[in-house]
Amino acid sequence: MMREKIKIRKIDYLPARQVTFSKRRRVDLKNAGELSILCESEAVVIIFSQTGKLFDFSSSRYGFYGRRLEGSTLIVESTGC
Amino acid sequence: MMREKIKIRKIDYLPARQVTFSKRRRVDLKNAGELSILCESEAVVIIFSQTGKLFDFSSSRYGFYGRRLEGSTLIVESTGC
DNA sequence: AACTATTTATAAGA
DNA sequence: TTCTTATAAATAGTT
Repeated sequence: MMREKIKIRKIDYLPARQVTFSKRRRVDLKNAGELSILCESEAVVIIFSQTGKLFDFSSSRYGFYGRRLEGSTLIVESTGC
Repeated sequence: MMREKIKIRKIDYLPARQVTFSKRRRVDLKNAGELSILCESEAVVIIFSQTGKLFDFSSSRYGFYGRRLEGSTLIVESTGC
């Protein structure tokens, strides 16, 4: 049960790395959503797993309104700036 | 001192909203960096404040290698997918 | 997936 | 903006 704080370096053991990826990813996407609501700001989070799977969150109140892939280029459409 | 847990809704009082934005934004960008290192994954976080100021983080080990604005379109270049 | 001790984040105040 | 502090949330390791 959290016997020690970890160092921020690659988790070598694959199963542990996958579990951490799943847990932290979920929280990170949630927090981006909370930030955008609490502060009426715009946030996009884009995460690729090692296997290339895409996970993302995008607020869309007025700032970001779309994202798409064009080949290996990710296009994030925005009015926020 | 955190007298109550808040509801996830817009913080009406501007100074409090700005403080929360500053605090959470910082943590969110940090966590994205930690995720990318711990799990050897790629992460991009893009946040616009209400005033249009851009804050972002991008891992760049091999997945994402650049981002730029073309007018109001944010281009995120990636090999991660 | 659940548990839990510990760390980290956080809201409010200063 | 930074610090403080009590409380809430996240989390690493285990089961």
